[in-house]
Order: sequence, then C-alpha cells, then structure tokens
Amino acid sequence: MNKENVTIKDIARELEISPSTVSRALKDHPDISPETKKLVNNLADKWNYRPNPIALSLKGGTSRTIGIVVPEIVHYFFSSVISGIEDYANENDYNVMICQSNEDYEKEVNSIQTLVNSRVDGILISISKLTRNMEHFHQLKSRNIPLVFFDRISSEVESDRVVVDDAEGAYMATKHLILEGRKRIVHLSGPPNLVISKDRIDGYIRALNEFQCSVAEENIVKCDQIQEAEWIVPSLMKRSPPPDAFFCVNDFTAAQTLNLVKRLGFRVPEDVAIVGFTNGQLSMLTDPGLSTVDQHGYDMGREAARLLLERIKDRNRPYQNRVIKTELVVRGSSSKEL
Amino acid sequence: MNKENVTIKDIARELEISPSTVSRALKDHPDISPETKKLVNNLADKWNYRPNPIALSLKGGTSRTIGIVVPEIVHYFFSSVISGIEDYANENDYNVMICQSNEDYEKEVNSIQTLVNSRVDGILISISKLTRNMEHFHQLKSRNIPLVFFDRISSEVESDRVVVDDAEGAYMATKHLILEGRKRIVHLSGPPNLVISKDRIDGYIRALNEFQCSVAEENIVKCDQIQEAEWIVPSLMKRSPPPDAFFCVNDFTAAQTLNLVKRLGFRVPEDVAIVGFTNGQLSMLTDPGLSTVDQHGYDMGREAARLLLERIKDRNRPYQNRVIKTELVVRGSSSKEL
DNA sequence: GTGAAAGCGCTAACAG
DNA sequence: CTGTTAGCGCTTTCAC
Repeated sequence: MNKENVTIKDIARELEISPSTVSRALKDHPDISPETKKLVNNLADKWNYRPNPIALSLKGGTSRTIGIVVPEIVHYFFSSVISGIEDYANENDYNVMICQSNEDYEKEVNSIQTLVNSRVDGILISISKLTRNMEHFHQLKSRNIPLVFFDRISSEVESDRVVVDDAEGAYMATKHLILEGRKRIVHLSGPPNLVISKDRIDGYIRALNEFQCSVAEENIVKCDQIQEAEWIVPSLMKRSPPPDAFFCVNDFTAAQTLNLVKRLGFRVPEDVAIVGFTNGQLSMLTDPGLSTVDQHGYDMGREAARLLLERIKDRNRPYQNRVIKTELVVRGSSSKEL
Repeated sequence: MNKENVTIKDIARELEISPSTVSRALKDHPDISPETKKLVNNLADKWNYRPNPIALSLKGGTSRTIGIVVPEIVHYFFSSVISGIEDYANENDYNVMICQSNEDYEKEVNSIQTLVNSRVDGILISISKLTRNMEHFHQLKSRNIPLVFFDRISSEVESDRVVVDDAEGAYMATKHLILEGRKRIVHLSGPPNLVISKDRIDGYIRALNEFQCSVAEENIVKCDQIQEAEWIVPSLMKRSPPPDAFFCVNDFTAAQTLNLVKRLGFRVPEDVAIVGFTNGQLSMLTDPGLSTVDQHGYDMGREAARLLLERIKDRNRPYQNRVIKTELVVRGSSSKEL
C-alpha cells in the first residue's frame, strides 16, 4: 500500500503506456484522452503518487524554496516574521529555509552562501547589527538572485523592502508621552548604523519639535540590551531632575528599564513612564503592563514573502517599498488610567 | 567574474576534457593525474564552482535536508530548540526546513506531508497539544523515513526521542517550594494527553510524598495559558486558606499568575511563591524575577539533530532515548533572599 | 589516466 | 491521441 516512492515510470509500466503520456495525463493536458486520464489519475491516487520536487527543480531550474536570514530566531519579533513568511510561502507551494546570523557579519555572509548553494529561488533578509559591508548583497544582485530586505534594511542596496513605519511609531510613542505630561523623555536607541534606529530617533525628535519641547543630545542614549540598561538606566536616574519618561528601542530594554527604575524607588507610571517597541508576549506580563509600539511582525513576514514571490515571477518590475503601519498599545507603564 | 552557475560541463568544455574527468578530479579520485587535478581545481576555484545540490539529490536519492515540525515558532522554548537543530545541522552540511502545526492536528499532518513531499531525509517533531491519532507517524515509519521526537513525544510510536527530565525538574521545583516552607502548593498543569504534562505531575507528586505532604486532587489544575489563568487563579485564591505556592507548567502561565496574585493583594514571595518552567527571556523581566526550571532548549535541539543524523546514517541501530538535564533557577518569585 | 554512456524523475519538442 | 528522445547536473560503471 505504501510504496516507497512512486514515480511516473512505475505508473507507466503498470498501465503499459509511456511516461510522457502519464506526465501529460497528470497535468490534464488537452491532448490526452479522457479514458487514459482517468486510468492514470486513479492509479496515481491509489498509489499515492507525488511528483518528485527534486526532479522538478533540476528540470525547471527552480527549487520552490526561499531562504530567510534573521539575526536570531529566538526574538519574538523575528519569529513572528518567520511565521508570516512561512504561512504565505506554504500557501503558494514554496518551502522555507532558515539561517541565523547571530548578529554576526561573517555568519551572515555564510548564511547567504549556504542559501545560494542550496539554490533557493530568492532570499529574505534582515541584516545583523554588525553588518557594514554590503558586498554580499551586491553579489546576489549580480547573480540575479531575488532579494528582499525586511525590517533591518540596507539603504545602500537597491531592492524590494518591507519596513515598519518606525518613524511614525516612535512619533506616536513620544507624542503619547508628551501628552501624558512628560517633560524629560529619554530615548534609549539602537545601533546607529541601522536605518530603523535612525528612523526611530527621527520620529522621537519630530514629536518633540512639534510640541516645542527641546531636543537634548544627552537624552538620546544608545542602549538596546538588557545588560547595557543595567548600568545606563541607574546612571541616567541620578540626574537632577531625573528623566520622567523612557522611550525604548525594544520591549526587552523597556521591561528591564521598568524594573530598574522601580528598584531605585521610582513609581511607574507616576514618576517615570515607559514605552517599548515590538509588542511581544512579554509586554502583557510586566508589572505594570508595558506600553509599546506594535510592529505587526506576522504581517510584515507575509508582505515580505509576497514581494519576493512576485519578484521571482517578474525580475524586471520596479522595486517596491512597503511600509507596515505601527500601532501604539497603551498599557499601565505610561498611563495612570490603566 | 560571477558566472550565473558554473557546472562541471562548463569546466570540462573550457579544459577540453570530459565531464567525468572533472567530476573525478574534483573528488580527488586516485585515477586522475596530479596535473589534471590541479588544472580542474584551479579553474573551479576561479569560477567559484559549487556542486548543484539538486542534481546530487536526484542522483543520490538524499536531499541533505531535514524537516522540523513545531507547534509554534514564536515560543521561546521552541525557537531555542530550532536554533540548536539549525546549528548542528549546518555544521554537518544539512539544511533545515521548518513547519508549524499551530497546535492543530490537521496542520501537523499537513506539515509532515509537505516535508515528505519535499523529500527531506528525516523529520524532527514535537507534537501538538491536540494530537491524539498517531497514524501519520506510523506512515512515516512504514515509508522508512527517519523520525525523532523531541520534548512532546508520542509514547505510542517507537522511535528516537529527546526529552528533558520533566519529572526531575518538577520534583526539584516542588521540593524547593516545600523547603521554602510552603504547605499548599498548587500545580497548574498542561494538557493531560501530553507525556510532559504527566511527567511534571509525577515529579510534583513525588516531591510531596517524599516530604510527607498530602497530595490533593484539587491542587492539580489544568491551566497552561494566560487566558485560562485569568479566571482560574483568582478562583483558586478564594480558597481558605488560599494556596501559598504555584508550580506552573510554563513561564507564561507563571508570570501571569504572579501578576494576578499581586493584583489580588498578595505579596510575592512572602504570601505566595511561584515557580515556572522554561527559563525564557521573560523570566528575568518579571517583578520579582521568576524562579523557573531551565529546559536547555538549545542543547535539546542539538541532541535531537544528532540523533536524527545518526539514524539517517544507520537505520538499523536500536532506538535511543536521550534525557536532557533540567536545572532549577531560583529568583525572587520563590525565595525571600533574592 | 581518461572518456562514453546510462540513469536519478520529470518535461517538452518533435514525430507519428 | 500517444510515443520517442533529449536534457536538467552529476556520478559511476564499463571500456579503452
């Protein structure tokens, strides 16, 4: 009943017809007689025939597999993007191959090499924090391998891109803090070489300007990791007067800031308000709940996959730039009413 | 410089020798003269030749790709397992294809079908909460496709397995709570059809027995999701006397329990101690920090991948059962000293 | 030491 | 309407 792997030949032999006829019957080719089709399809069903995708790949020069490179799978944002890519790809009969760069330039280059060697039909990537040299992307372009950047894009490499509306998200978060009456809003920002970091800073500044608040250099501090926050936040809180709000580049840093500030005896949100960025599972579980900017990772994943599959179909279409809307989610860490 | 995709034929043509000679030279076959080898290898390097894995697969009947099926990528535990699998697989020149079941039986069956159709050399799976029928696994066995279960195993299907020492982890957690002087320890448990749920219950009971504490039916409550906890925990806290400790089947439920209990006016850990299971990123960011049992997901992933690759090499070896040690991580939610 | 030929599973141009 | 043939890239047996 469960033959190891049924091939077209097997069916042809059994029915005493040629493999090509079987192949055509299976694809409902108009030339084939209805009876033959029925015969073939019945046997194919009965034997549970599945076309061998490897043979198809070799023939067609396309693997129906796309590759993803992310810094770390274990981050909520990235795993939700992957989830979206996965779903969209599978719906379109594509498979997905995943590599991690671990925020390391070398590993990123290797990952791309691996995917290229595996003959993926295209690549989706969010670049690592340490990536400065964009040579590996140019190589992809010169080899004509479709490439889509998501979230952490390269501004130097022309290609399809999906980003969230980082500037707008940061603007909304900052504006929210201002409207809550905060005067000394610190922005804990990301690595300066990433476009998303710059955009979030821009949004932060735009909001301050709009409300005639002064923008102070020392209120923009690079700090995007739990360990960094450990010493940076306490040192910031020693200022007099201390900051009365933090807008953080991600939920982890925000949650950690929240804890540190509480440990120093400040009340949240009364003395200090905090807003993060991501809206991961974490943000509902801090105390108080963490206000944050939802990045809609899953949607971004679907959109990125869509762009990639479209480019695979048509390599000459103009480059697309998609922006996923962000959404401010207000919880107890920034609003006294919650 | 960057030819699209160099083949053996290209090299043969350029050097005016036959493809077979090139193939042999590339694999350092003893028959080939050193000069020819040098010539071939130099050109291969220069042209950046990479064997086409698809052709190799078709020829060799092996894809050097393994498949993973997990309930949800976005859970810290699963993404860390995936990370471990990835690393081990890549070190051994295997690629990894990932599918999600979304805790749904149908999608699990589909995922396996997808992977089989893609001709993966083997499959790693952690079964969904809703999976009761094991037919799809038996099919894999009858098709002779290597299969390794990790974490959520099927006790009904014989195969290689990697689990964490759930019973021991639960035992340590419970014992720790007992030693902290807790008398009314509630266990919020997982879906009863999963082996891990049973094992954790067993460990919980063993610790209670060992210390002559009574085991009460009503202290074992099925509750493994944030939303469930929302109403279950408050109702439990209405008992008189209320529970003075919770051992939860995962970190999410534990963190949520922690918040709910605090919201009801109880102090943690003074009035109520809480221990979770996973040791995800979340556990350092609750207030107080969440005591939990580390599952070493990354190590589990590596080990599972190792078992799979070994079985792919030798399909007749006896089935292996690997147990990853768990580790109790004590933080503020269960110990007054922290 | 090297080459020719066949075949992995499938498709498509070309014949009939 | 159906069969034959060649070829995707690579390996491997069999010849020479």
